[in-house]
Amino acid sequence: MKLKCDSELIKLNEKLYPCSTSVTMDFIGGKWKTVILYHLKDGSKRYHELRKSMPIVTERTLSLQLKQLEKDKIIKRKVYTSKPPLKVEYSLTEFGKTLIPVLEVISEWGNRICEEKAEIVKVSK
Amino acid sequence: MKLKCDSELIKLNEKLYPCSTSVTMDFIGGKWKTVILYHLKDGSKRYHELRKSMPIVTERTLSLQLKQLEKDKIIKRKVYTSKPPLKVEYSLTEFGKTLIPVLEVISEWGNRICEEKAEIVKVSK
DNA sequence: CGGTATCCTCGAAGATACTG
DNA sequence: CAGTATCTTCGAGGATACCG
Repeated sequence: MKLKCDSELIKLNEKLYPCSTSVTMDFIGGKWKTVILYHLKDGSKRYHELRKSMPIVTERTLSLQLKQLEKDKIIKRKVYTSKPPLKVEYSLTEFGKTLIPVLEVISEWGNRICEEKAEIVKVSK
Repeated sequence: MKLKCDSELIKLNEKLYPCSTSVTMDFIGGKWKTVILYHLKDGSKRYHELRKSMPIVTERTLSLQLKQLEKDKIIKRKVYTSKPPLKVEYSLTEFGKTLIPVLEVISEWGNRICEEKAEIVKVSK
């Protein structure tokens, strides 16, 4: 899959992309997807665990992003109970696991920037 | 730089991030930045060359993204002429070059998806 | 417990025309 | 040639309340 000419585009699932990087970014881009995936990369997590790991996301947004990732077959959702209180676990699919090296590299680059200039703060919420 | 507790956030340049991946994504996220950077990774390019490599971006958006990348010190802009017609070249800074491995991995993952399911189309514009 | 529903804000990105 | 100006659209994400 190599674009040979400037007037060529990649077509995947009825969408057009100018470059293979944008295909990846369509799967993991946005404000929260890499964060969710990063938290799932070492094993499955329950909804509320994810919630606690991401103190500044809203429930609605987390829910929407999870659904999107599920639709893209990157994560899977498993329900363990039939009546409330529910137990739901999210984990990476085999396909989703192919993203781990990508997530690692993204995280490491961010870490290097942070080592020099960032500080850690607490959220009161 | 390691978050030890769920109520901790990273603070960098007056912005808050929940995770080191989101720091990186703030630098290279959005619809066009990785595409621009990918085209610059093998050397400098003139404005119009970039333009031609990205047939579906608008001038305005390309211009805004270039400015943002320049502000973040990821790319540099060099002007070679003082009067029109102008000659301007964009290239990665040393800092920007540290992103190359990240871009490669992102591009390779996208490529693997494309190999299986994507096709190449031509834009008429 | 694990979400949805509803409404809203705000900024990224597009369309088009124009300029030093 | 390399942009900027102006106006507009659109959808991601947020706030809040409620539900099975």
